Amino acid sequence: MEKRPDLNFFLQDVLIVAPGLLGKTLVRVYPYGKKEKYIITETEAYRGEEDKACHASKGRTKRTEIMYRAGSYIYIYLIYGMYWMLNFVTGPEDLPQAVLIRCIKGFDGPGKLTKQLAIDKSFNGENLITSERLYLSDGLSDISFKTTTRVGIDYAGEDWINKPWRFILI
DNA sequence: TCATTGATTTCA
DNA sequence: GAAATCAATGAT
Repeated sequence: MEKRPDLNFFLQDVLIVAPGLLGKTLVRVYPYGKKEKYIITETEAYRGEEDKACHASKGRTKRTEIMYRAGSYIYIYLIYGMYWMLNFVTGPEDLPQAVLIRCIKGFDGPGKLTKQLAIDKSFNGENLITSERLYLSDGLSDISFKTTTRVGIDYAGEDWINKPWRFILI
């Protein structure tokens, strides 16, 4: 029996959850019952209103409201009018944090993985603890990873561009 | 290096 | 209302 991480895992700080997701299994259950599993290989952390690269840095809006909720929610948004991004909300309520799932094993890139998993806006607001079609389970027990800077946030300013908040499974 | 693409946000 | 913005990808 697969074991999902419990709520307390997602209530931790995003800088703990983001690397903690590496090597875990992302489970996608399709409407016709087919189940596919993927190992998470790369994540990025977005942390609080102070983080200029975080969507919530401009305050609470209709779009970012979900990041202010407590952990374990799924946050989906569209970028460049073409690609859905998959994020997991972390941390306590009223502290906007989220982990961007950048890569899964076999699909190298956040736009590609959501296309492969047929993830779209309808997943926004679902909960990883209770969802029947997209959730996490235990994966690799012994992993190592490296950190580097985040991608595609040139607008955020040097202090934030240089944060080593991108985590890559080795 | 450039075109694509549309939801969200900002400015009026 | 209209205009600018954008956590990416694939073709050139």
